[in-house]
Amino acid sequence: MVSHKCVEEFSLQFPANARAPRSARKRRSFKEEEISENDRTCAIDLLATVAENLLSESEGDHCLVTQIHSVKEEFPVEEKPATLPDVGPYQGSMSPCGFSSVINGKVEIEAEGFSNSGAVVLDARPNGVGSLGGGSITSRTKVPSMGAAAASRGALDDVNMFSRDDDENFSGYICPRVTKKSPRSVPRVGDRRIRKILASRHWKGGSRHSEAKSWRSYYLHHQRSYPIKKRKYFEHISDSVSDDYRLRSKMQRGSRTVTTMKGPGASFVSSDSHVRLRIKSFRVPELFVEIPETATVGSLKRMVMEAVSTLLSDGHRVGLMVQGKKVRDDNKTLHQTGISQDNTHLDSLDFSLEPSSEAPHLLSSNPLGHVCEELPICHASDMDTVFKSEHDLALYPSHSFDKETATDVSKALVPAAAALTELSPQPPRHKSKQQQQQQQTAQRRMRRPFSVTEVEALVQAVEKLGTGRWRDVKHSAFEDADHRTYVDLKDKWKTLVHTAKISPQQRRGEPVPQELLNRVLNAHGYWSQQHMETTLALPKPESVLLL
DNA sequence: TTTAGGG
DNA sequence: CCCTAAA
Repeated sequence: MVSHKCVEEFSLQFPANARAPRSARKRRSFKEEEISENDRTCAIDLLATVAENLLSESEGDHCLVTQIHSVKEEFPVEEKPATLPDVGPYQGSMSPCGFSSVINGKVEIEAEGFSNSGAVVLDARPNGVGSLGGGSITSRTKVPSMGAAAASRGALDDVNMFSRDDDENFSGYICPRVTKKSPRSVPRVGDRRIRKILASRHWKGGSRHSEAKSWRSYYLHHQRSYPIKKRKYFEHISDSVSDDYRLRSKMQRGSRTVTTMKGPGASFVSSDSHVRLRIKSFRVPELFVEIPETATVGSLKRMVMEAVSTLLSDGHRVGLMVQGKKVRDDNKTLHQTGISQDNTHLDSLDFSLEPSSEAPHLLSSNPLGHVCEELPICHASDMDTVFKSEHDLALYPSHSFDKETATDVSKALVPAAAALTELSPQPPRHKSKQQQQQQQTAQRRMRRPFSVTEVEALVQAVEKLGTGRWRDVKHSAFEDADHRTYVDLKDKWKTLVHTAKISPQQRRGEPVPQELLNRVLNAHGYWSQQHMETTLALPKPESVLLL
């Protein structure tokens, strides 16, 4: 039989092509992924050691990869955080609006249902791998209970939310990711950052030899190069800490006021209950900055500022969860959502920073906290390019770098710059629906060439699953690569098949090993055949059954 | 939402 | 990568 021959050629067992019903395609359960606390701790210690080594290693390099866990700024309790102290020369010159205006602007724009001015506080822990505490951050939050859009930004009906410093451990505000079924309550913080440190090391190793290649492929390459078992551990870590920067707020009993509202033709009185939220802080995901040792401190600060600004303006939004359930309907009132002063479960209210679109978050850290398919790293050279083009500033000596990368980065950052402009508070103009749609449709995703390792993973998955189950391929091999949709995988396979058929001279981009291309061809042939047989052979047995 | 294909 | 018809 042909198929049998194919199996032999592949030297791997193709599964029976029976496709399980979708209901049967269950996800891996938590128990499968569970790792004992001991193991985890050991591994974390191990990773911490690696992280330390990394620090000492970096001294010999031309470029320092500075991991900025986050940046912490504290706002005075009594003052409105109108400005941030000491943002350096960056403020006002590099960006259309200052940092604080980014925050405020962002918040005000989102004031539709939830105002949160000045509550974005970043928490800085440069290298403290183990320290989880000290997260007490003072912030002031306004949460109008209802009709926030109508409430002016002043402080009409807003309830001033304030928090006090206390000694609560920061980890207490971290709740497990809920998308994976039952939420675990084991708080973990350090492992995620350690993972990233590890990752940065790998990335660095790659860049040393080839500056021209994009860091994306490097990280992926190295990460995927781990043996399966270790990789699984990575995945587990990523699962458990994916919402590192999720925060939990506690609601306190608020004052009850009676408001008279007048409508056209009708008036009514509603008892307008207020709820009080106390938001400890927003943790901003980690940022990575690569900068030459010869760069000035000021330029470093500027890059950090840019990274933070971009993070906050490139499409992140505030997510809300009530008792583990995501609240998606922004039009619901708090009361309808269950956020009322009478609610007895007010402690299970979670906010999170999450990406609101496919907008590239180049300078930000992985917002979903999945396995870092990519580690956004802020290259000095890239920044240079952007600033040159956007602001005609030449603060850095020119760097030579991969043309394609530079282009992509520019493309990626320009929208961010535009976003900054939009957040500028002076003219409170609103985007028309047309403008919004234009922006949405005009958004083209950043180009992300598949690395060899990704191709390898894709080939392997297709060999196993076939060419018609891209959703399964995605989930089996690219579960954590959020930027790879199943359509992307399908498209890549298409081009791979094409690539395999043309002569090596005609191929472009990072060369795919011939061995892989052969497998592509083989698998393509096998599954094509399989398709033919199933489409032709299926009707027969059925007709037999009917007879 | 997922597949399948053309653009 | 995007867009979309079709399932």
